[in-house]
Amino acid sequence: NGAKSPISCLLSAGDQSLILLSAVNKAGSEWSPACLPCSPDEGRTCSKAPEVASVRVQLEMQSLWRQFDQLGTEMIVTKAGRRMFPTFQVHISGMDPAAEYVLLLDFIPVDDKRYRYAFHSSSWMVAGRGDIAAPGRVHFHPDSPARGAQWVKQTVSFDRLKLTNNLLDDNGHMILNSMHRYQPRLHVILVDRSRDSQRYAHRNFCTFIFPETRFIAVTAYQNHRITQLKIACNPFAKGFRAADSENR
Amino acid sequence: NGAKSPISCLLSAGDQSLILLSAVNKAGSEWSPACLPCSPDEGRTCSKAPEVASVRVQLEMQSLWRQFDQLGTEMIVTKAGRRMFPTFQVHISGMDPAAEYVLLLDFIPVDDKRYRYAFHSSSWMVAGRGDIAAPGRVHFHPDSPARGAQWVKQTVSFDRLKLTNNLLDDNGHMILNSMHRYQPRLHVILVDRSRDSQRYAHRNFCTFIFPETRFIAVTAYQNHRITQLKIACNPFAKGFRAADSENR
DNA sequence: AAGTTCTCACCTAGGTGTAAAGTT
DNA sequence: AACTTTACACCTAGGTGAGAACTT
Repeated sequence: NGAKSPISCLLSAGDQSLILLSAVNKAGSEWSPACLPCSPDEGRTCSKAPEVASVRVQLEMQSLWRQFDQLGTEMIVTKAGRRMFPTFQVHISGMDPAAEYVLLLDFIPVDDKRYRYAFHSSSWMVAGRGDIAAPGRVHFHPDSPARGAQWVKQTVSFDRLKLTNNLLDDNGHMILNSMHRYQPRLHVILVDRSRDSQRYAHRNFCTFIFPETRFIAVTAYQNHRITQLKIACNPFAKGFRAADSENR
Repeated sequence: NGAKSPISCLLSAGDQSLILLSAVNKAGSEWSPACLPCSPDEGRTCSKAPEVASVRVQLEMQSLWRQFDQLGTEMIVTKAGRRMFPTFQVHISGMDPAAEYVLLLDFIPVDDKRYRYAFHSSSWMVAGRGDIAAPGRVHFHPDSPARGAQWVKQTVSFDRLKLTNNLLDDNGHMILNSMHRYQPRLHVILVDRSRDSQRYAHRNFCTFIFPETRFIAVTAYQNHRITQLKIACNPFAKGFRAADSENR
């Protein structure tokens, strides 16, 4: 993996076939970086199956995500599980209408650090080494598996996904460490029953990362401006909005 | 199909491989009739694949269904779609844990008659020939397809299914004619990607019928006792319950 | 007269941040 | 002092039958 292409190709720990593209294309791009072929590695070409190589993914509510990201997004984790807000939602195109795909979301630690919020400076500080990561879980989109025609037809929403800090959770929620930073990842996987799945697995999926969806997991909001933005935008928090425009 | 076994084996119109067992076993049986092999027909044996032949299905809330059935169950149909109450829920056993199954619910007319409710005698009367049936739809259980291990683990509920009288419905609801009688049917289908699906289709599924789930579709309740039983048992109708035991 | 559609008050079910209490 | 848990008021979202209005 000593590839020196303009777009660096990082391999995530524990899963050598997941390709994590760096943020070269991120600023101003409405579309996520395409799932580019990995550079030749040990004599085998690492190109993607055509049903996967042509897939494009667009993040919904991107401007909202960026508003949060500029403040430093926080996501509540609870024992029972808490939804994300904003919700991870995407619009997909370029799928083979007849092919079957599975959509997965997972969360990788951005670094191995633990954070704390410094109220005097209203900013996040490194507070030491990160805790050991919980066993990695993935969240299947509940519509999986489905045909490409289905996925591209409408917005794909991961609104049922919940975050928890309970290491013993058995509700299938995503287990995260509080006060740690995470990066959501979307995996688009081609269901290919005809080929030798062991041999071709690396060709049949593609990973998309939207840097503006990074967040710090918390058990209570730290940055008051994050709290206010959540209240302003999340319909379920309407009860906490100041009754300004009640005249209309 | 001149089979003269104690359990008569009826074939439903338009789908010669769906086996509809008559009500010989119905009274007192907690379990639905098993999906028995059809009698030999035109020289080919009509036996079921083992993953399907061993499946057993038990109706949940059977005593509630029977309370309604004794009064003559009515189900509301609306333009927007209305849920069923009681809900069609089953407990399944005997599936191959590793095999994949699809679960379907559909509704067949019990007869070709139209009914009307005679208030003076508090009973349903035949009111002429039935209207032409809407194009047949099926309702896939939203968890389909899933492994046998998943299906048998907990109650399988069709609570999201909705009934409509709108012939132009495009929400995927089940279209029924008001004032007509229907019989729900559960189809358990083995997902078999290895065999010649055309040739073996009849071996790969099995149909279960619970006679106590029959009902008449209505746009407004006719029998007042049905209304009262719905109010007494459906949590969403709690607002209409007489506040008798408000002391507790 | 018979059947259908529509609006509504009243529920269930569950997603919010708050503030107090608990934990380390 | 820093962080987590819990109970709670206040929402969204949508499933009920009643009863009036509408249709044929």
